[in-house]
Amino acid sequence: MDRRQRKTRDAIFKAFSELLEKHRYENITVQDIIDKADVGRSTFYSHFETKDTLLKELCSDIFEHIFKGDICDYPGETHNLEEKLAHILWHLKDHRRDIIGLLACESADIFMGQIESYLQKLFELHLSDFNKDVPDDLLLNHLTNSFCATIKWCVRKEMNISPEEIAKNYIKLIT
Amino acid sequence: MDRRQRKTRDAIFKAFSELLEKHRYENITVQDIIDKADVGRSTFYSHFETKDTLLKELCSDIFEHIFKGDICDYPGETHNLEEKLAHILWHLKDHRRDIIGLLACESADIFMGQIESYLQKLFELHLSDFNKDVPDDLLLNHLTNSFCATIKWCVRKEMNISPEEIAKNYIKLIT
DNA sequence: TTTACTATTGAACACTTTGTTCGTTTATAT
DNA sequence: ATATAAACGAACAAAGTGTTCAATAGTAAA
Repeated sequence: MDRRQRKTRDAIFKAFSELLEKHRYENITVQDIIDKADVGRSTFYSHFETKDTLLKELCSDIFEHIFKGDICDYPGETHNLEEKLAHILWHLKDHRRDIIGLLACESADIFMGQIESYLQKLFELHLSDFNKDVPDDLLLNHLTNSFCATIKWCVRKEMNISPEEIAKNYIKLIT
Repeated sequence: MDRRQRKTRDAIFKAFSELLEKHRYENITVQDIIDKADVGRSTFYSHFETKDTLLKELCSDIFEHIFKGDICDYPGETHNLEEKLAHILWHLKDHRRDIIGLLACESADIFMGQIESYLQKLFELHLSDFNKDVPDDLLLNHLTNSFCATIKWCVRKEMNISPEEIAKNYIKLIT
């Protein structure tokens, strides 16, 4: 990839990420982003179709990194659910800045929608760990959503609780 | 209230509600609403400051009706949590049409935000029913959010499960 | 260094939506 | 019948979106 392209792309991501620290997604305009990234208007649109595309790509970057390989693909691993969840929470902590901006607003839908679909795959592997007499999809929905809610809660708490402890608390809640 | 005002207000609510059946909130324009309601542009804005105001008032109408009096205000009642929740679900069923449109999109934030604040009050009264060794606010967050998630789930299921059964399942999930 | 290629630029543009203004018309209550 | 208040709608300014295009400048490879 051309160095110019890389630079532009990075500048846009960086600007977007910084804006998300202070402003709600829907209040950030494309103009804000290109001003901060210091790139031309047409350049922005040659990289991203719309502002939403940019948001989705940012989310994808985060989640593909977190959920790659070792969490979902090898169910026969030695890690139990709690360990896996703690691992996810550690990674999320790295992206704390972005996430705060992403959760504070309507973009939360896009963010949460993506992470939910990853989490569902994970929890499907562990459904049999739970012995609740309710429909499977309701249980799956409950586990996924509760973990998302726990993530939101600990973001609000400014993440000064260790991921291990959060994962432990979460397991207590759902069992 | 002047009959004309009432008529206009009702027409706008009705149009909005109908549009929500088919379209996501953010894709509905004020123009769509006034076209369908068949009222003048300035008339709309003399009734509602913005589209968001309209949404909030619609939500308030729904929730104030559901949560009035008997659910939250008299903790010393004979109804237990499960019965109260079933009662809420019955009322929500009446508003199924609106809710489908409200949950399918970003307006869910406003809708869910409002219902959460009502539910929190309710669950606070029942916190001691649960014996989980986690921070109180995490537990409260969990109970509230899980119930919201259950509502969403049963809206997706087109609500062809009885509120009593849903409430029962919910209680199973959280205990 | 030269050359061919490709990304960036920014001004200009058409378009959509929002929210306001104001003079006119019409319905309401009494 | 009349005073009052609501509805009307055209016109407006402002903000934002996404596109186009000719000019400019950076890059990779010979």
